[in-house]
Amino acid sequence: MKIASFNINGIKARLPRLKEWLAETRPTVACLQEIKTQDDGFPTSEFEELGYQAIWHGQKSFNGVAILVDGAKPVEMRRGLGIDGPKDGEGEQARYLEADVNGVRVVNLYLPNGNPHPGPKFDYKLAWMEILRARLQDILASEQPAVVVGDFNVIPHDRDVWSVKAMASDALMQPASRDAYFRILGDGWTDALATRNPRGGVWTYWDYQAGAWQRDHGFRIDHALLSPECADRLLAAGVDKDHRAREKASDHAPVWVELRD
DNA sequence: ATGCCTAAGCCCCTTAGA
Repeated sequence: MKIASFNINGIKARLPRLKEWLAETRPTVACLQEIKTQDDGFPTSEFEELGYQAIWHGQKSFNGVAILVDGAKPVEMRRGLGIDGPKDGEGEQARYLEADVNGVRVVNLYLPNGNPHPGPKFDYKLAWMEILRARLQDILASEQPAVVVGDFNVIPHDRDVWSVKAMASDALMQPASRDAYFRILGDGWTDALATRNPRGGVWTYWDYQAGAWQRDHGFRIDHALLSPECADRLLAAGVDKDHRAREKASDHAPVWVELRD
């Protein structure tokens, strides 16, 4: 089975590109981030026409995650991590959705960006990562095959960014962000893209600004983590880079892993 | 030191993203 993750940056603005990507690459599971719509704005029928059934967790204007499965309904296992946003009284942001698909637990997340650093948004990011870690530990303890995908908003190593200097003060690569990421990996998760590309130089995001795509000024923040049971089944992992080059593209490219059945 | 672009809301300017 093929499990893909795509930060689409707005499901309404991206719908033609998104349908094109589903039709061309046919992932078994497609995890979407930043759908940027309320629950009732989700285009269910557009995906059903392509053979996909979905669950989603929306929110007005920002954030929002969805899980699409080819030919089956995802069995929802958890929605949200129970952590409030950084503003007083705003409640929980739509960043976390978890489902079972063909015996595999699939976690789809959109981790807080954390800029500017330092500040309350950065504190929120770190707090979110600690709660996430606890949840993922419970999943590991269950010893069921599991995959955690999404926009982690963490650049793990210097080899995962086009310019360390340009990004040095960014929340995405602060030591505290990286430490939190590696604490999660240390619990037993395998970073599939890193394993397959040990020398780095693989990007999943290119800014819209300053000609970043044309200059290949990108970095790797979208990840796929595998439980030990899934790491043994890894056949391939990659980035659908060509989809970043298209008209009205997202600023992220899709990432995917292929697991032996 | 800052803007560079894009999406969405309520809508021609602001907030947020990374």
